Amino acid sequence: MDSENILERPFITITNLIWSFDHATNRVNILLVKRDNDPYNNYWALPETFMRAQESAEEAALRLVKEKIGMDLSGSHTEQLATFTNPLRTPGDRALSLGYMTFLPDKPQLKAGYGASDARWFTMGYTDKTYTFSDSDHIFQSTDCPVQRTYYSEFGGTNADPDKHLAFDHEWILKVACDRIRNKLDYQPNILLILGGKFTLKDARRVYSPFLKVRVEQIDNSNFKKSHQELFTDIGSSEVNGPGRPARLYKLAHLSA
Amino acid sequence: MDSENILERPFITITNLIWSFDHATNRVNILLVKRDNDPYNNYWALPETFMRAQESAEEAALRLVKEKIGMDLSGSHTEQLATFTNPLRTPGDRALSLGYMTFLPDKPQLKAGYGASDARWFTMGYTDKTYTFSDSDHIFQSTDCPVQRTYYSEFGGTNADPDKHLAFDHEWILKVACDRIRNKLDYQPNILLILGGKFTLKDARRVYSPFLKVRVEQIDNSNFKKSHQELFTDIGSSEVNGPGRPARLYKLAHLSA
DNA sequence: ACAAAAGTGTTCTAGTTACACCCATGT
DNA sequence: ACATGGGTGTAACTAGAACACTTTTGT
Repeated sequence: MDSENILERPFITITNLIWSFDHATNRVNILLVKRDNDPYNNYWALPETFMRAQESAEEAALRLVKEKIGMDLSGSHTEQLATFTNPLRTPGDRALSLGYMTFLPDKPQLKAGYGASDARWFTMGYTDKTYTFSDSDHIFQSTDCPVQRTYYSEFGGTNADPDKHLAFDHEWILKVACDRIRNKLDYQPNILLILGGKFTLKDARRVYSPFLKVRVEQIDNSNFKKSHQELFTDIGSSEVNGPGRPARLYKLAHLSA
Repeated sequence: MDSENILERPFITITNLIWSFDHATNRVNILLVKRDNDPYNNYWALPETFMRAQESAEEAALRLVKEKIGMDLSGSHTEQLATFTNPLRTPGDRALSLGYMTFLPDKPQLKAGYGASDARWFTMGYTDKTYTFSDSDHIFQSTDCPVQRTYYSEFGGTNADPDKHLAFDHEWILKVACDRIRNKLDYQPNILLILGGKFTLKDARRVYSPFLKVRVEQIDNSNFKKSHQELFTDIGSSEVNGPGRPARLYKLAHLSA
């Protein structure tokens, strides 16, 4: 097919958004790494890898998890987010990014992997227009720009301040990811996999909260149960660990691949 | 980033689903081409091209339209569908496919382009489990398999009958596309762009009909208007062309890129 | 006047929201 | 006993479905 016109093939990058839940703080977390190679050396970024010839993109995304946090997730849930192809997204060599998301059943300790001088969990929050991801030293945000073309035309590249902005177009990718998760909250809330195999309704509301940009108490438990019970299966009562009635435990009713 | 382990880079294919509407028959159409090179020589397929180094994937998708049907669509609406990476999807060399969709404002005559011995419009219909695409000689269908992994594990490859099946995993791609369009019907019905700049409510219902798998008359006009009027803008009355009251004309209220 | 095509309005129902109340546990 | 966290129930409201009716055109 007009193969004489094919120029060099672009690099294919797998970008994986790795989510977890901290049961101590009851907050949603995402994994960011500090790059130690160019481009965007010393910027914080979503974890990335290159795809190998004999693996599917999903496999590459899971291998990336293993490299970054030393966790074997052969059976874990990974789903495709979108593919990012804008020529402006990388300086120099063209690179396509295939975006994936992995929902970890717990929040493991981290060790920096290949190509990263640091790897940390960032806690999710929100503002009026953005989602925020912060640790003790930094706060990063999804872009507040709603339109793709506008975002890339105003894209700062490597001039941005590495203490305030992420590498590449990762602030756009974060926006796409959070919007996607939010849209699926009412019919396929795979994000709840970060709660592990079982969870209480309150846990679920704590996960929904930042995506809906409301406080947990603003999500009425009675109504939440009524409108989501078809998605959850009751698997008995939780063990007691404090004052108050023990909560019932649920699991996701049907995961579709 | 562990670059010593990168094997050969895969081929990147752009697969574009090109939709149009036939105002004579009031049916939705999709463009298929008959391949005249390997693999899948002589099979019908969705139009594909390779991406060039200096164009974005969207640009490649639009260039493909120009090559296939000689139509310049610089300003047309193209949106990303998904990326297909399963190693089983191509025999021999690995090829990723970036899926896009283009909604043509009319239904032009066709001429076969590079890499195709024929190019035709196929009329959309439906069965219980599938969407159908037929012309006078053939009827092809989206897969009836609901699960990606199952689909690829049962995937027949080049053993399938070229008069009954499409090339590659294009029956899976068709399913993903139709499901996507259906899901967006109630909040971002970009598929209506195939009606051109203006349309009547009945036109809109004729487009919705095959995706919802119901006959046009089963979509109540009153209720349809009530639940979709925020998506449409009234732009006056249509000219008269037969018995009956002239219909009002609408356009899409807000297209987001 | 009547048939055809399109638009409007009304009832009925089902799903949401707000909020009050009841239950189980630890101290 | 009572405070705390969690589950249940009900009334009000709102969005959707079914269907009858009115308007505008051509013959």
